Amino acid sequence: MMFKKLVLDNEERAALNAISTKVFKPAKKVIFTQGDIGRNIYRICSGAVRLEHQLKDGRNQIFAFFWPGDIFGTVEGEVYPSSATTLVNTHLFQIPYSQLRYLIQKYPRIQTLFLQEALKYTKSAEQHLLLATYPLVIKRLAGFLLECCKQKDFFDIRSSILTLPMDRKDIADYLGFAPETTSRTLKELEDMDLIKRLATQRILIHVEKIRRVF
Amino acid sequence: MMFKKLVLDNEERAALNAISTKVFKPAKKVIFTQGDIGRNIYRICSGAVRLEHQLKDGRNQIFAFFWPGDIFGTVEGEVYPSSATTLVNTHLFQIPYSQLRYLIQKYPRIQTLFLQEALKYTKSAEQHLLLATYPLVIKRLAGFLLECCKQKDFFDIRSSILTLPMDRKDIADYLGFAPETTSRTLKELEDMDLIKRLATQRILIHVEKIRRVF
DNA sequence: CGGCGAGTTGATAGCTTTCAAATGCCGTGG
DNA sequence: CCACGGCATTTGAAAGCTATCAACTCGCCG
Repeated sequence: MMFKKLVLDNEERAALNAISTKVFKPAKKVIFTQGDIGRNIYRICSGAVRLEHQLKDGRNQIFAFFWPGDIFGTVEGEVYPSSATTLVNTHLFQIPYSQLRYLIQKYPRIQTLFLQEALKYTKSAEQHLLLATYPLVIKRLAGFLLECCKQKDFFDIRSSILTLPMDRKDIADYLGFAPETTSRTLKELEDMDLIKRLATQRILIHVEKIRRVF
Repeated sequence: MMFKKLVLDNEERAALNAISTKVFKPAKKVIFTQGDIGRNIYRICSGAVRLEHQLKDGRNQIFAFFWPGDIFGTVEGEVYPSSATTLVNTHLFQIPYSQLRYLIQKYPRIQTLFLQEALKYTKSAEQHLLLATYPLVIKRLAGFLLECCKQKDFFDIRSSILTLPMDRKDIADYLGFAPETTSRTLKELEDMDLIKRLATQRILIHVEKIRRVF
């Protein structure tokens, strides 16, 4: 990246903390809705969130899943272009734009921090596109599971067990297929002995085996 | 957007121009290759460029088409993560990262300019994802043509004629289907009287009709 | 005018969606 | 604590789309 990795100093960090509010949202609760005036930006403390866009034809495309540490809630022309919903119980830092804009005037490097976060999101959007356009759904799903395994809060490396925070429809809406296809393809991966469904949300992942196949 | 629209002042603009080189690339020429060390960032003066990513399995996914005014050539960890190729004869401004980094220290707002450009790219990546995941290819292609019609250099509003700078395979690689499907679906749109193929690259577009159908 | 590559068209195979039904899971209320 | 109800998930079968492979046409350039 052309921009040096930015680390805030103590003063900047304290100023940012001063305008942040820690909020708790239970699972499956809307944080903001597409079209709402964008008043806050959020950072995930713990939990997980989905960012989704409703289309006129009824389709619901999930743009991203956000994990601990991720920042979300950017606006376009004053409003949120998509909706954000918690997948599980989630703790968030909530930062009002009104105060953030003010803070940025005093500490310009804070703006760079948020812009860097946007670049990180861009990279993940490209990765998402690659996944969602694989001709075979089994490859999309396999790649998706591998992505999820990067999340330490949800993948236990010792046991290789992934605890999915999203349901089958969420996965389908992210990867661009029907909810039934999620089930069928998970079964196919299980038949290939690449995963084992322990419970609906708990899946044993043979990471290296999957990597070898795809 | 949380960040105010940035406009460079004359001094900043002059400094940027001072390190820019105007270069010409004929059609179908590689500007940089995926994996190359990223030495320059580019801004399109005239023409059009595709950004594509080669996958291990042989698939070639086009991430974006760039048009006059667009900036491209961001790097990840020193190297270009994808390749850029001209579609037609193209004039570019070439800016060396080495000098740009130096310039940014003197004019920090220039960094913000490039970061804003990155945000613009993010938005287009989301739009791309929406297009490429429509269940029906006809809707993908119709949406794609409408997007192309926003480019004043390639769409003549008076005659409603779009001059496509890319070939059928490029469209297929962008929207995630086979090259043959591009042809078949263009024919389908023509049968529906939504477009008329005047020549391979020249297409009469009934913009409003298409909008009504989709 | 000839030749090559891009584009188009046709037929079939393969994959995913859709619609329907069955099963399983979980929270609620008794 | 257990039974019930509702919803998510799974599974099945048929229909619909798109990819693939192959042949053919067209346009451009030498």
